[in-house]
Amino acid sequence: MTELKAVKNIDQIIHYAEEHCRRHGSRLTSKRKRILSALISSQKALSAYELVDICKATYGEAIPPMSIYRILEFLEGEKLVHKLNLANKYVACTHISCDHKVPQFLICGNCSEVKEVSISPDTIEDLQASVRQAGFRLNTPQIEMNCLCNNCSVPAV
Amino acid sequence: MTELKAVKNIDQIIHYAEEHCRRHGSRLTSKRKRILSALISSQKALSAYELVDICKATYGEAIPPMSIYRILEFLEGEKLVHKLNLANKYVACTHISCDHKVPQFLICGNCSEVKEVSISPDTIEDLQASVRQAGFRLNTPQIEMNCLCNNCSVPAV
DNA sequence: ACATAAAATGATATGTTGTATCATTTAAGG
DNA sequence: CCTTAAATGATACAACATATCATTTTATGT
Repeated sequence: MTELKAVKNIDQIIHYAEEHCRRHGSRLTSKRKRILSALISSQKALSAYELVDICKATYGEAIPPMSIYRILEFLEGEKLVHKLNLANKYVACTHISCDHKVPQFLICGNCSEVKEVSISPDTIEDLQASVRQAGFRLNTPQIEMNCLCNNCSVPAV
Repeated sequence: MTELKAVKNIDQIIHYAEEHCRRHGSRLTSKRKRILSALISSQKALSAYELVDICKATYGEAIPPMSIYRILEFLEGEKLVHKLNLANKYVACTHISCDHKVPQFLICGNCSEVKEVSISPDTIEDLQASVRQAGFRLNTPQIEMNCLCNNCSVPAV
């Protein structure tokens, strides 16, 4: 079940993202595109500083952390990436072109592999009801669970 | 519904915690007790550095951050406090004397107020099933949701 | 009671993550 | 082009976290 993301899809996703931004009157600049590509290509969630390193290694370009954070903030605003608050890392939205309601992420606490899963609407509704009942309301309507992935849960002995 | 924690319960809870540690062959030292008390008394989740400040302010005692982290780690191990990974803060376990399965926390992203709620076992089971199905397993079996509390969701205009 | 070992805590340094602020560059529109 | 706004760079620093070694405290056997 090790599903490699089909790399040929990246251009397609990027193209969608450009369209998406154009419609919103925002600009998907070359640096923003690079960060987004890096996230799409990555099998795991990446921190801002990891993206700094990747940019340097892959493009030989030194983008300062501040810029990375700003770019991530932009991409998040455009709903092209998700910030995982559990890990303080970022992932490209896996279904970048569809509307989401309450995305659910399983995050490997060891290697940062991420799976975006779908929980039944009923379950989601239960959770939201609990929140409302407590007088709270969801801020980032997103559920993150601290897990261990297949590989990491059976440590090499 | 602003429920102040009955302060008279603190001694009782501390007493339980001491018993608990004795049974485990571990020691609830005076500093550990202080940190635990501070967390029990607090209405909101506290960061390690906030606890440093509280110790200084309340007891005039300068406990270095390193020690606070160690103490928190100890208390977490004894299941007397929970670490909220969403906020990188800590709360005393609200039902310190009962067994928990999968605790669920609503965390106000603005003021760190925390509510520990109970979601129906069915819902929890659904979530866990999703995790298993994805080939992951829960690491910290705990659900945290990024919320806004009653106060903070209606910002003072 | 004392010596010894183990556990807890202190002290210091440093790594990591995130943000504030002001300067500079780049793109958009008249 | 020229002007203005948006994007990015550069620098400094705040907040969070851990590594490491020294010191103190506690438990235990004799």
